[in-house]
Amino acid sequence: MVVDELSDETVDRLFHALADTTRRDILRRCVRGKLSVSRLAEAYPMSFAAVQKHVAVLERAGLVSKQRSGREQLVRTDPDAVGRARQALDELESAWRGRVDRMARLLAEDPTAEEPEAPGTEENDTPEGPRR
Amino acid sequence: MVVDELSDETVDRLFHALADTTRRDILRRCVRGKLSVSRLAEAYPMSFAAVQKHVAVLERAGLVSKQRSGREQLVRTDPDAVGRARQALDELESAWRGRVDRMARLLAEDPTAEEPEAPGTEENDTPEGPRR
DNA sequence: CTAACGTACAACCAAATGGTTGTAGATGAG
DNA sequence: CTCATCTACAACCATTTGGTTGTACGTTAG
Repeated sequence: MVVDELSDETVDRLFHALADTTRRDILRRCVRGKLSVSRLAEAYPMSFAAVQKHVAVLERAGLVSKQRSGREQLVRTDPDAVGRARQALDELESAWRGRVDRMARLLAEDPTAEEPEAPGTEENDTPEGPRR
Repeated sequence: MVVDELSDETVDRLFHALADTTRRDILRRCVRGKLSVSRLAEAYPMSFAAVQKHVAVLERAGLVSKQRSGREQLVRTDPDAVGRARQALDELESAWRGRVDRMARLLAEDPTAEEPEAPGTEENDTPEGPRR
């Protein structure tokens, strides 16, 4: 696996999905379990549709996947997903912290990872415009 | 340092603050630099007030602190802040992944960290109601 | 002192968010 | 077949968010 660079939109969706207590709770519940959406919904003081939307947000962020089983839709947390969130933090942090220690972790868990060129290119006032 | 448990609101604010490209960019810019808000604002295709609001969001999340210097307000990223985000992920992940490997990392970077009691308390269907 | 600068904050607006209810389509149980 | 269940999705609503402009205030430069 080559640890692709995460796009801004991807990171936006990732962190936004994690920025809600209910959604984080859903993640915890669905690591093992593969709960159906309606089963999940029983656990929260809100409507089925609301939980359905939360699951959709998690799904768009790639934190969760759904698997049809009969008339039920089983929700399952992607165990690697939190790893991608961690990668997003690593990429943020790599802008200042040594890089090397983080690089070490990356290389440790994936020997085929390519090294992201040397730092030193520290232009700090490029007025490029982020979206929105 | 004792690695206090992060409250739900804290984690909400943390991830929400990170879920925006502009804000993440501000974080990268202000690690070294301590840019003033107006200096920062020059870098983005939006008004000064808008950037001011982004900084406020980062500040409420504890990712950034402001330090008055004459008539300028210097913004500085808290280097430990990303560590707290990482801790939030750890606490999420600890619900399933072994705990031990993550614990190892925590202990490695801070020998005084206390261990957060044994697992095994895996109640997975408590219908407690998250806020909002 | 005066003017320019940097900041703070209020008021306003459009769009997104998080929630609701209602309707309709599949699927499994009896 | 019929009915209950699970899901999907649209429509709607209140609040928040991310942006704007305008005004006011403290501080530094000249």
